[in-house]
Amino acid sequence: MTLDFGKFDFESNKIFSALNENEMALLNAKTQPLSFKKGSLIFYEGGTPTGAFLLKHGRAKIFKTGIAGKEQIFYIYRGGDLLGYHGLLCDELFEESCQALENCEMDFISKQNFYKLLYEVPRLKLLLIKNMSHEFGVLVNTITVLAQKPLRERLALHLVLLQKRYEDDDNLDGVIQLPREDLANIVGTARESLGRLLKEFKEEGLIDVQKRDIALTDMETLMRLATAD
Amino acid sequence: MTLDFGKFDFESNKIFSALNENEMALLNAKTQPLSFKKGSLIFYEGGTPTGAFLLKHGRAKIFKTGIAGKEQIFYIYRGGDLLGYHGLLCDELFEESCQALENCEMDFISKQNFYKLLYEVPRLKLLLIKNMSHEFGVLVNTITVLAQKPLRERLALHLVLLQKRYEDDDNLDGVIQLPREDLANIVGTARESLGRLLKEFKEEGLIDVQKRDIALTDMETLMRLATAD
DNA sequence: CGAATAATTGATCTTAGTCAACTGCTGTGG
DNA sequence: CCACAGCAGTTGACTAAGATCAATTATTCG
Repeated sequence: MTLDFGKFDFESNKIFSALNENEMALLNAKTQPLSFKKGSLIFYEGGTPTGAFLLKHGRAKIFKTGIAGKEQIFYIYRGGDLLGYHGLLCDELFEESCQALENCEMDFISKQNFYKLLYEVPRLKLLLIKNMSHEFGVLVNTITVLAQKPLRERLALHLVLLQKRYEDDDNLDGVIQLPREDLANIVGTARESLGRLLKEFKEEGLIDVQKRDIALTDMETLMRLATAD
Repeated sequence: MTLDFGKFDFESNKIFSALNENEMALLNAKTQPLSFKKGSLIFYEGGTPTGAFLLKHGRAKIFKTGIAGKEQIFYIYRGGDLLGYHGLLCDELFEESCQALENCEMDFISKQNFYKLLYEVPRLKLLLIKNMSHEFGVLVNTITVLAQKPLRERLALHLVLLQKRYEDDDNLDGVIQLPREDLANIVGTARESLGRLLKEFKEEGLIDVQKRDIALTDMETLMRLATAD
């Protein structure tokens, strides 16, 4: 398997970052600020989409509630990402839930305004198309990894990806700060199995663990593990 | 888990079916017929997309080659479906491979002509957006099922879905005709495990097996199994 | 400070994967 | 038309990766 690593390391959902000043002004005229406290639900599977959310600051998880309430997390959003547009654009109920992992600052765009913006900024449609067709490849990759890679390699892969998601001005090293349960639900395993494996990684000098914080100390090996055939 | 069953039972990729006569004429002026014999590759992961394929007749599998060459199959395409447009639209290499399961008749649309068509039929962009945002929900569902459902339930689910994919004029009952290995690679298991489970299903009267052909005989129970929490 | 929540640890169990041998089917060439 | 080579499918025995259960210890937060 030539695991196209680049495909994982994506900066999707920063759809609006390609807009110029004029276009941004058109966008900004249509949004209203919205705050979510850590832990609060931004939208919920089964709910009716009323608009999309532009995440300005903070992190949020997108997930689906599976068997016995166990969450399967697909992505950790951060500043710059657009959230909740899938359900909006296909006129269906939300398929996924989204919850704030930290206090979040958002700009809300109502459905009506979103479509107005698509009309005023036609190339936004192409940006969406490009983003979603890229996203397809990412999800397809996720499925293959989940179906075929053993836990150890999945964990290595996700640690590398998450580090990228956590890198920012307040966290230059990309220290991963997630409850164990969430990390388990990203990797696709049980809390206990994740814990044991984290201990192993620590003992092997691959990571450094401080309570909830995970820092990657041997990127080289982790990358090799993650992309091992 | 409220498994949104409808989400699976989708008729995605029939993107062009919404076009009217005029629009169809514009499309037809841009395509050229192409035949693929059973077993031949239509496109391959890592290859450069040169256009999209409108499948007229026959079935094809879309998959990714994983560890030790094991394929992970995502979808079985059939007549009416559009193939290979993701890589084309995000200007990346193909992330997936596509292979004819039967002799296939296609209409090929070159990249240039595809974009020309998007220009001539602007609402096609919205149709693509709608389709792909729907598809997101489907893939997200697939991931959750794969990560959380036991094999027995996954098999039941995929049998129900595949039956729909196989229903057509030549096969009113939707008898599933796939090599065991392909079926295993859809469900996400090993050939041997699949075989054993098929035998169980047969003994429980859920399915009828004739060589390679699988007919569903107890839809009720299969559905219940597939959507069991 | 103490209750509630999260993480760790150990023991055990289960599912499904792997390995290996065997059977049967298919299609090709003598 | 049959033999046989080459796949595809089946079966059984064994193994291992992870899940689950249960108990304990840390952390967090009101």
